[in-house]
Amino acid sequence: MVDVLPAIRSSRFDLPLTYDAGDLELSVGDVVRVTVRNREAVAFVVSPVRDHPPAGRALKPVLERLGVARAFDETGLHLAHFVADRYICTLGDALGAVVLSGAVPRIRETFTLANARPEPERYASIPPRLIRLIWEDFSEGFELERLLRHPDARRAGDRRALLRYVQNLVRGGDLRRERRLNDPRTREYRIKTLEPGEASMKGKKAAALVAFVNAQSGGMPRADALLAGFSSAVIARAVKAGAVREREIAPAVEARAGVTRAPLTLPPTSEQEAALQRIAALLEARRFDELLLYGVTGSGKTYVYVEAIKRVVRDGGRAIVLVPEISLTPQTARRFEAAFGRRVAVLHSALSERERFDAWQACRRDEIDVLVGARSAVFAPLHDVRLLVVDESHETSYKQDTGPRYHAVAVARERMRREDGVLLLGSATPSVESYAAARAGKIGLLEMHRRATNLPMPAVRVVDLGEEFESGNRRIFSSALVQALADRQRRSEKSVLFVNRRGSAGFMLCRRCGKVPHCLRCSVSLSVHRSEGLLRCHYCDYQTPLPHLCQACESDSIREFGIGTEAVAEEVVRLFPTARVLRMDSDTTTRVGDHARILDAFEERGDVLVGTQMVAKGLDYPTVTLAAVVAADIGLHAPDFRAAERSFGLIAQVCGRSGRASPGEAFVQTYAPNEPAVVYAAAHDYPGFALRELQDREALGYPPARRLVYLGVISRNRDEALAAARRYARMLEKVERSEVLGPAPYPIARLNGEWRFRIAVKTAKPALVRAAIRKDVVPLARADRQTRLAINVDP
DNA sequence: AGCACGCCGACT
DNA sequence: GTCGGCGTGCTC
Repeated sequence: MVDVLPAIRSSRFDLPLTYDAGDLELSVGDVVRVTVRNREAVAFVVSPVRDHPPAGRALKPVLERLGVARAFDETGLHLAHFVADRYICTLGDALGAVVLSGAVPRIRETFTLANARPEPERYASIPPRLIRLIWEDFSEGFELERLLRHPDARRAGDRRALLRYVQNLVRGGDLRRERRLNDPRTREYRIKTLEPGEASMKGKKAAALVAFVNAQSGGMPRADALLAGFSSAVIARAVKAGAVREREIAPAVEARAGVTRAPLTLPPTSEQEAALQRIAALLEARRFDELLLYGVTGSGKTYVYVEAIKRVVRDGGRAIVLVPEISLTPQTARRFEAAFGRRVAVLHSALSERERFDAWQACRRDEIDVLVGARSAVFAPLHDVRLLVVDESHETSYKQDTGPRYHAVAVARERMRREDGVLLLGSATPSVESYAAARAGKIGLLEMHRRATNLPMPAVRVVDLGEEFESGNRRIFSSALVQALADRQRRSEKSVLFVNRRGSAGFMLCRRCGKVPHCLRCSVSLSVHRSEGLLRCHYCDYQTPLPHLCQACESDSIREFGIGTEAVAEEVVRLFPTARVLRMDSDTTTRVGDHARILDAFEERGDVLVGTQMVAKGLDYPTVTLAAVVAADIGLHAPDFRAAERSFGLIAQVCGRSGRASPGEAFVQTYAPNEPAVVYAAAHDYPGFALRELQDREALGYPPARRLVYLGVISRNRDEALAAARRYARMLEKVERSEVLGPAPYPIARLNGEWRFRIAVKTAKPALVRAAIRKDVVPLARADRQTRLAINVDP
């Protein structure tokens, strides 16, 4: 007898089903084939033995154990249970985060002709052209999706209708339905590598690619070239011309040895030594412990990680390093590859599903000692993990924002608790929650205040834009910043300009009637993208041409308001026509590798880099001596209790980009020069900021003083959503030591045509709130097909 | 999720 | 009458 869970992600189905295992030896995570409701389904074993069969029911047998690797191990299942419990979701949803989708075989449904073409009269409701289409163009059989994509089929009806027509043909005996498992067993796994070729090629891109490939000894994975910013088109062209050779090899002989650049080796600072000793002592104890490594930008945290991991590996243990996706650059990867060679696996976004799966398999087979990856690497099937490092642990990207809204740090903590390991959180601007825990002595605190290069932090100048405006300067840059930029131009030094908004501007506003163009489906203003001549919604990507007349009053006095990366870049070019300006935001970095490519271009031949959040991260170029926050106010006033913390972090990070190798300078332009986030960031005083922010949070009952749960109710129908939200709010009011706020509209009240209301619960008893939601709210919400629930625990 | 079931209104 | 729209309930 086994309990299995159908391999579907559903928030409405959460029932482990019991089957008769027969003679099969099954263990947790095995993938099996079963029949559910007379249909075949793929399912995961979640509990291999069960003493008592469910009452009054004959068990169906497990049909087969599929010959694929286990989808998860005991650790993975434990963490899935943890996620389901803590974040209030179904086990299926939680497993969706744990299991790699490439590891699960899918059932494919195909239809084949069973008879000669039927007379159209037999199926009065089916358009005759559809029958003709199937028997002529799809006579060799088809998958439903393929039929649905055919334009003629689309003309015959929408998805629902077509589904019904096909079903009718099956019932009438004219089509045969077959369910087949696409079995990964039949595919042999090979990876593509690139090697230097003989032919030469003209063209800048191609030359760069050839140089990149030549720099590696032996072959290099093709994925590495993609990650470095070479498009598959460039690679294909170079292969065709013979400038590089492409080979397919089995992963066991994958060439990983090629390390291009030896990492910077400085003697460790006394602070680094001290941190390492503390970590070593905790590792020695072999029990759960948590440490915050607070080290200013440039203090050499990565060195500490690498040395601590070396120690773990030497003692026979393993380690996981979580990094924000954005900083998973080839440089990061190289740093660890240089230290651990083939025993390290790096899970980055350029890997295919299959390559990811292979890395997991390598973990499972104990071929890997160190795994470096983004958020989901915390679930990897690595054994005996004694150290789990979370780099830039304050990053919001560790919190998954869809599906099960888990926080990778919370999962990492649970994992280390279970495995008696050490959790090491590193940051230059820790979350105030973890800093508070460290100050209170609940977790250890390691501090590194000096940069590894021993250079001072850059002098930060706060520019009051209000004053600037008074004195008649209405341009984007203050005169002081223009002066500083001019200095860099003269000295051929590099500058980084941070703007918290992409596109060319904020929004458009009619100066006559005050009308601002809004997205039709989301309650946000549309953003101006001048170079494309478009207004775009930054949430659903709705696009419309830039208007010349106001839609409301038809006057021509509509103008752009606010600034974005595009406008800032244009202004730099206007001021310094010879400056080589690069722009980096989600408009310019759409493909994998764009990020790294722009950074490389900036390092080689750029003067000014203009960008959004991305420029604040993963950028470590010694030649930058000027960093500026162009408008600190955007974000400072966001309707979110973490707005100040985020602003502080961004300002501090931007300033930290400057003066890594030679003394630098930083600017913060703002209308609010007295905001604590600005004042403390300019003074490089994180502890001062954190203590003040903690007082504010304490006063208002925000984390860490109290815990927070958001309960969102979403529906196409505004009244339904609001009514349901009110019902749920009343239910939660009964929970002791908790305060229910709302329902109130989300900061973005309407998204993709759906209305969204939110209840916020501040609580001293999060377990009681979770229990109440699970017991009272979730069953109601599951029954209600009109509305959707979006639960966010510890947002 | 995905599907059968069953109830109700609109057409051959 | 039957077809197909949609709400409801269930899956070992």
